[in-house]
Amino acid sequence: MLNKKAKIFQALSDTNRLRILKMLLNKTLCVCEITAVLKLAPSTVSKHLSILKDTGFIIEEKSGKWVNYSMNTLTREPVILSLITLLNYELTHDEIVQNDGRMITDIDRVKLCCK
Amino acid sequence: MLNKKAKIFQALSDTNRLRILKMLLNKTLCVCEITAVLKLAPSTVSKHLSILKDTGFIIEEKSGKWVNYSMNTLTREPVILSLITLLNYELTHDEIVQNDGRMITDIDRVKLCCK
DNA sequence: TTTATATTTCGATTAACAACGAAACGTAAT
DNA sequence: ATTACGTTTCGTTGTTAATCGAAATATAAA
Repeated sequence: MLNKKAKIFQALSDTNRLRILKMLLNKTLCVCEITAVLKLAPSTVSKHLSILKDTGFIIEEKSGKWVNYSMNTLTREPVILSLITLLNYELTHDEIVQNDGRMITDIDRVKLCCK
Repeated sequence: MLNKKAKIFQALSDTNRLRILKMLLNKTLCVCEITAVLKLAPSTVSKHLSILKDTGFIIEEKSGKWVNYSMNTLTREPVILSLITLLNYELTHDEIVQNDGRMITDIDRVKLCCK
């Protein structure tokens, strides 16, 4: 269906969602970790994640209080797989993305999220 | 730049623009031919084409009264090339797209556009 | 030089979207 | 049970985008 393809590309048409995807390509993350990097409201990040989940780019796994998000690398949808591969290559040389990567490796979830 | 990548995906986030791209993958077309297939106002089609041109997917070539649009297959931007290849494959089995293809092969530009 | 035609630009309208805060939900700790 | 915390849902607001028709532009024909 043509509309589904359009929605897939629409999911990639936002810079914050591109940053989220590139972070998830390196590591599984929870909402509050992503919130800390993007400096957005938790509700906004949650909405971005639901869009990426509904289009098939990421999956969620509940673990107690937390919800872990990770790339849907086992998808059987060729479009999604192709686009994940494309993004992984095309976003590596971006300055903002590289900075996000540094921040995310430095973050300790327990220190950051457990107030 | 991250924003430029987002804009590229945004250009693909509209079903009418996806239909235009698939048509141009088969043949060079003018505005009025595309208008006839999509059944939109000429001004709307013109706007869609300018978005696809600005993001680097297509090129225009003026020829008298007409403006011919065609795929920018000679681009040096890897993202654009990858996405053109991806679209060419992913959209082939869509019903609407196949119907567009049939319409466009039947169309005679002179009969259609020269009133 | 008019006239006709293909296309673009402009302005207005309507719909979709990103962002936020407040409130609700679910789970774990006290 | 109550409290605390991570997350989601909901309602609102401001911005962007798709569409159209009317007017402007450019080129060819009469």
